[in-house]
Amino acid sequence: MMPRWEPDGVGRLQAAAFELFAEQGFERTTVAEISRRAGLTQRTFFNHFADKREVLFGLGSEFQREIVRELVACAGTLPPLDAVVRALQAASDAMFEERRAVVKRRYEIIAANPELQERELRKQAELTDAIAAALRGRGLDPETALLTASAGMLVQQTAVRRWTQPAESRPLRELLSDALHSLRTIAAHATDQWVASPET
Amino acid sequence: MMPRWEPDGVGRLQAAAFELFAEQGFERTTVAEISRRAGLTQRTFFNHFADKREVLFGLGSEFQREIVRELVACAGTLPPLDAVVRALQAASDAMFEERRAVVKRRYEIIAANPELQERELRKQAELTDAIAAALRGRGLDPETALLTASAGMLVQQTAVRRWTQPAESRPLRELLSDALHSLRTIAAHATDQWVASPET
DNA sequence: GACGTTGATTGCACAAACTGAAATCAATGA
DNA sequence: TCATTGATTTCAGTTTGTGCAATCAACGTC
Repeated sequence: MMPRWEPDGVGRLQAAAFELFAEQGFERTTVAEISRRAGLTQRTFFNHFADKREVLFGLGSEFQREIVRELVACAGTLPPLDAVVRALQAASDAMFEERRAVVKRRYEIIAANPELQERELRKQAELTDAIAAALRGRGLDPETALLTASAGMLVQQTAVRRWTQPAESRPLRELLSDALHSLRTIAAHATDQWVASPET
Repeated sequence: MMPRWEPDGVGRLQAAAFELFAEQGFERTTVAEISRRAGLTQRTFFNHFADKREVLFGLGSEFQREIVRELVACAGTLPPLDAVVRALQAASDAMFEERRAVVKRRYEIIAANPELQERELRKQAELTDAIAAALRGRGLDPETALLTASAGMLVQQTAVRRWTQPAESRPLRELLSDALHSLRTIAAHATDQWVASPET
């Protein structure tokens, strides 16, 4: 019946941390403070999160599962990079599109602190690896898989950057298409001869 | 004449840290230990480096200056991405090519520790921004500049990854050309129609 | 040659991030 | 009834990182 503790300790810690980081910044917030607001102890915080940064990155693994799911579900006839961007579009529709405000505030928190930016970059790298693994599962060689996954994530970052800007109001799905188009244009802009190694 | 202290404290700290990280790993090495081996104190370590990770990233800023220098020096007629890869080739020739062994050991140390990987990613992001700034200086709009710089860094990472593998013996310059070619192939592999947004 | 300034280094005291180990105690189920 | 489970707590400890004042050889100036 009556549980021994208030439910959802993890959620309370995440919410408390989000509020405090937004109010007074990441550095000026201590783990003790977060835990106190959530009605828990510092030690409990570290039972749930490996470190102070990690509390902001709960959605990451969900997004990763979603993308990989979409990617393996997607028809194998599509060129790899298109398949990746398709999966990103589907996952973004499912998880980002309706939460623009929250996602944006979260990015502002991260943008305001170098440590958090580092962690964000690491999460993106892990996601890149997961996508590359899925592509290898489709038969791509490891090199191409990783390069394709990286290019896909580059498209994702470009699109999300615009999506979180005040002036922008178009759906993330469209911005992903645009970013892919931009990357293609930049990559195709010249022939290889300019950078060929001299007399190999 | 006789200096008050042994010369090059920074260099001694870097060397001591490099050795200890290689011997026993990053986590199992304390700052006190590094400082002791360098004949200095912990406090002095933190006078020179903002944190424990930073001691491994001294060359980063040099490489950044070198690339930007090459980039602004390079003829403005070249397509942006080609100019970036050209600059990377020049900088790599000047700073990496003859130190393969050291660079490789350094990457092994970084690969063995998540915290160091995060810092490495941050340095790459900073380098990306510096390249983008140089491209804006050439008249590119900010969006394209950042995307081009990111694509260039993707080429760089792909090339360096191969360069540090045991089987590989070709010069980094060539691997950069190859990686650029791979990226172009992947990007060009299909038309945009597949990912166009449905009935906007 | 006296003398003030500079600057790399140090000692000390301290906040905050993390960790390992043992203890608590409602809930659960056999 | 009773052993087990598991989220939470307490506590003691290590390590990272910082602020501040002090040291003292070297250096330039008068």
